[in-house]
Amino acid sequence: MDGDNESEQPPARVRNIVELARIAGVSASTVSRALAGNPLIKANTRERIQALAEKHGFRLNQMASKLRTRETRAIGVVVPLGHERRQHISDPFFMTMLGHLADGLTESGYDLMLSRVLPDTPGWLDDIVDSGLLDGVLIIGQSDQLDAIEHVAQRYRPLVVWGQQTPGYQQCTIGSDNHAGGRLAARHLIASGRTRLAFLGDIRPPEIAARFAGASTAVQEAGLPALEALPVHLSGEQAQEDIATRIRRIGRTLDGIVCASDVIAMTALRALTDEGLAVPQDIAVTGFDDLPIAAQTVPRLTSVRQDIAQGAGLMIAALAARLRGEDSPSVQMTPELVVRDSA
Amino acid sequence: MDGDNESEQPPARVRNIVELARIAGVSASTVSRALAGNPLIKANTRERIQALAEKHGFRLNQMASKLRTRETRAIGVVVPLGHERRQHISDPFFMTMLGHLADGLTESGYDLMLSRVLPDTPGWLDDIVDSGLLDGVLIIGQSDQLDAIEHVAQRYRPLVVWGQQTPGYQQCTIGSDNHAGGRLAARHLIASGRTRLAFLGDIRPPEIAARFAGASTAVQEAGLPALEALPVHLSGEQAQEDIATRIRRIGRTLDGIVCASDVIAMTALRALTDEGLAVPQDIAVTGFDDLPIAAQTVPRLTSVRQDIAQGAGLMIAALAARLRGEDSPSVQMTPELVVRDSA
DNA sequence: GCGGCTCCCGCAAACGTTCGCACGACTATC
DNA sequence: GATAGTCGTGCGAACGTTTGCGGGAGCCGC
Repeated sequence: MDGDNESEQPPARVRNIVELARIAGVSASTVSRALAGNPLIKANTRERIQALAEKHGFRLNQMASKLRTRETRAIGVVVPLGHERRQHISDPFFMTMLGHLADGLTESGYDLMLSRVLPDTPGWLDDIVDSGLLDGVLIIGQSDQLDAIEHVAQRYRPLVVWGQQTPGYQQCTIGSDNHAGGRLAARHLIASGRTRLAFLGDIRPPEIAARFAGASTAVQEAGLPALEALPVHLSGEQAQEDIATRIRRIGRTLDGIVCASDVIAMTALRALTDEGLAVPQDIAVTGFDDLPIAAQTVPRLTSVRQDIAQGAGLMIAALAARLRGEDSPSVQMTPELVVRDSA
Repeated sequence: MDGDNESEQPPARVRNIVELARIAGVSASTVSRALAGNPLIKANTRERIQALAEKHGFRLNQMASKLRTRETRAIGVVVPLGHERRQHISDPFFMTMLGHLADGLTESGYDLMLSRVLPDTPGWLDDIVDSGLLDGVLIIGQSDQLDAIEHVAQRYRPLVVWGQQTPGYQQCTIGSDNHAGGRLAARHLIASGRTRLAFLGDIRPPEIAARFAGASTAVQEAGLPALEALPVHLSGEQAQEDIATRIRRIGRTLDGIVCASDVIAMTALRALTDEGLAVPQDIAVTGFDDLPIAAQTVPRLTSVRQDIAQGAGLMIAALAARLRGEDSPSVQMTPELVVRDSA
């Protein structure tokens, strides 16, 4: 460790267990057990071998180890980009979720394998779950792949999905009650006297569809004309363009916008300002997600809060249960409206 | 595929190549070659076996395959959280970078293994590169681990780092010219008549240190009093608190702030507004990174642009070269000041 | 001095692939 | 009809671990 020249010329790196066994004058099995801390091996040989491994910079080949034990200790996190043909994972919500999942999985001693996948081949999810590389899979967002996911979920247990729970589907889904969230947002706008509302966002993903449905319900309950959905891309430069165009075209005919996400809301805020419309005086805007940036915008965004950290925790817990062979039910988290300045 | 009851009762799933070989009435080697599309196998047996595999839902076990071929086709992406003890990857910059890396790696047919690591054990990086799971490693941000990284880089070639190139260090570093960027920002403030400047951000990571140094240079060149660095956390709720406190305490004594990142700048914007200070009239603010949100804030953020997509591309290209055994030099990208409304 | 016990350790068979080599069958050549 | 050449397939040894089982060495008690 602190020798003078033994650290100058480090000993040849050892590549496998048998080499180290030869050096230690024992068998490969003994080395394997020693490194695993197996108490079958006498304490001092064990330490001697561990020291030797350290000295030669030896580390077990995980690939071989995992093959042998049939346990990979790795979880796949997949983001299907079905409805978003832009080849990019950019939505801050997904990214934040990913961050939390990374935290939680690392803590539980799992590696995280990230798959951004354009689901155009039929067996895309089978390719992932049957790769032999993963103990389980987490899917962030159902995109337009509800059925494809369901098909695999029928036979592959350690699969947990972030998204919208849908009647008739068995997949273990963790997510907010998007319908309630959408309703919450719209009711808030209506309660403050807004009557000419619109919904901004692509309603193809089930999560968003539910938000839209919730908002529509509120609008209907208030006896207002049916809510219109204005599809825009979820993110990217394209989205900015879309949103700006929408706002320019019909912004002045509205007095309230329910946005499908905070990112869309932020962009809308910007576009409205450019158009000379004051928020919330001329038009009120609500977001969805309550990302940290929602509190930083000017004006601050009123948003439907999804507790991402909790969501990530629930996903990991559900997956852990399934890995233990237990069954874990879907969970719908109750969203909460955070009222700030934009509505 | 479209048969009536053959899809009702799907054939038993085949778990390995020898089972499929028995069904096909051939040897395991033939199956292996057939699935690999090896032309050595007669065309119609090849197709017959492929069809059989499809029918039984068989997929090669990647773990075994990778062990045998000693090629993993997986790249590790690691985010060291040395200076940020908050156990979370939240910085949008990192996240965006990660998204682009995911895109690029997927395109090149590589899997991405994400490691968020708290580097408190000495061999943390060795554990990763010697795991036998990865063909190469990308590090996003040097944190306070410059030396640890360097030590591994000396012996492990397929390693590319996003960060600040530092004299005397051999690691292949891709990054912006942070010094130039910091200088650019400060000069812009000075050119618009600002004289009482400060730098907002934790200057321990080398990237940030260079930005600070660049800004200091500009300040010095203008003959102004030495620039002070106000350390704050990079992100999270802690950061908001930090920044608000800083602003409250000394905001009124300043007329320009060079921020270490856009996120910090956004939060500063918010805090300044709360304090009743007008941006840019009372005080000018510059960001760094030019994330998409920089264009969405009110007022729009003047920021030093880093082309993240290009950066990700360069990292992947450099890694690819190293995987081919070629040598790839470090690259410093020239940053560009994007002037908007905040300064 | 012999049986039985405990304590360590080694042997060898897996895990599921890939690939060099050898080998059988079949056509073409003289 | 024997020989060379081609084509397609099978045999078996790797890749680097883990682990059930068996067995040798040492100790104890009778």
